[in-house]
Amino acid sequence: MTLKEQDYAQDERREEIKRAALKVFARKGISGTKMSMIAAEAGISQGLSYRYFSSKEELFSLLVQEALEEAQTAIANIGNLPGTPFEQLKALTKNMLEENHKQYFLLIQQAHTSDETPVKVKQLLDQFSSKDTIEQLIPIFVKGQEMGEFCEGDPHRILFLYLSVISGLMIQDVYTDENYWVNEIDSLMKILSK
Amino acid sequence: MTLKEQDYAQDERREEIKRAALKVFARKGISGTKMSMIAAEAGISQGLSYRYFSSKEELFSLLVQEALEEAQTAIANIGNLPGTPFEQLKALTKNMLEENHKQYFLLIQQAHTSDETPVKVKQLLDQFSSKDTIEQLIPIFVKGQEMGEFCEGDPHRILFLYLSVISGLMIQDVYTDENYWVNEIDSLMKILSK
DNA sequence: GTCTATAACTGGATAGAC
DNA sequence: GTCTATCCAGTTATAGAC
Repeated sequence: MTLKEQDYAQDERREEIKRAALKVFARKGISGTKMSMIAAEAGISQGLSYRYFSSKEELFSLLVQEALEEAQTAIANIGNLPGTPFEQLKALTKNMLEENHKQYFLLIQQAHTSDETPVKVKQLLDQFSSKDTIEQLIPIFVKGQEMGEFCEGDPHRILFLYLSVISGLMIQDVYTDENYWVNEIDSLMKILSK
Repeated sequence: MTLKEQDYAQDERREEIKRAALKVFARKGISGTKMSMIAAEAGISQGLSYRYFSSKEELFSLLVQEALEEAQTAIANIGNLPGTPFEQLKALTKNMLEENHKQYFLLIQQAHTSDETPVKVKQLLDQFSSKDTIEQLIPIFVKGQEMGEFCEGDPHRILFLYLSVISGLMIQDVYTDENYWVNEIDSLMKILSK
């Protein structure tokens, strides 16, 4: 095996552990997740995880950071999507509820609500707070209001409610069928419409 | 102190511990809650809790049972409330979101989503499943549909979505202001309307 | 009745064998 | 590289002092 191939194999293992950890953390939160669960999910021994990550906390923090970046870009891109503001928000909703991103959003939720969350992560969360998320959506929502697609009222308040509803569903989504709520997007968006 | 008074004092202490435990369990779930936290919340030593409840599990189970009964009666009574079906569902929503019951609903949620939940409790949950809850609301919803107050569509599906939204909000409610969502009931009920 | 001390156990993290 | 054995800290539950 050449040096390059070795590095590749190491990286792959790291990603494997990260995938496993994301899956478990998203469902169980940081204290509900045991290193043995992550190891089992990744198909390795418990001790080996520590050759790739120095602690459970480090692993958790890294994943939250990636999740925040992922969520951030999804939201930043919304303005570039085709269609009316209504269609743009609908696309964002769908994106959030779909399997892949769901785990990231859940992880962020876990980080937000647990108090075992490391201080380092708390600081990250403050940086990318949901206030900023909403701030980015406001121009689109206001445009939709002017076009008569959305209901009247304080954009910040309405978007906060809407995003809370979505993440509330995601939390529970884990225990119902995959992507179940995606079929309910039209009903959910009635919160935003006239 | 007479015998009667002693019994009363004992009962009071039991209730004190139960109140404390409900508060902590609702926020942190069964494994996130340490007996020391409950004891601190109740203002007693950790060891003393075990003079009143034989285990953490027993305490948790008892509380879930009471929560289920509480939720059950709240729902069973809805038909007797004054007003149209719309007003009845609105009253139920408000009731669910208000502080007192919120803790009970949160506890049930914790019991539902955690897998450290004792088998005994899992069985209880199956008995009072949310399917039955919805079943009880269907007649009212159908009546509202006939009166033109609610949107068309499968009552079971719509009510399931609605209740999921409400409990999703409750889970997060703990971390925002008390009773914040109560002010948003009208927006939420747009999910049910035409 | 209530507290403090402690036994038994669980889980995070390290060390050493292969 | 990976696993098994082990250390140490924190938790449940009990026992014994006041």
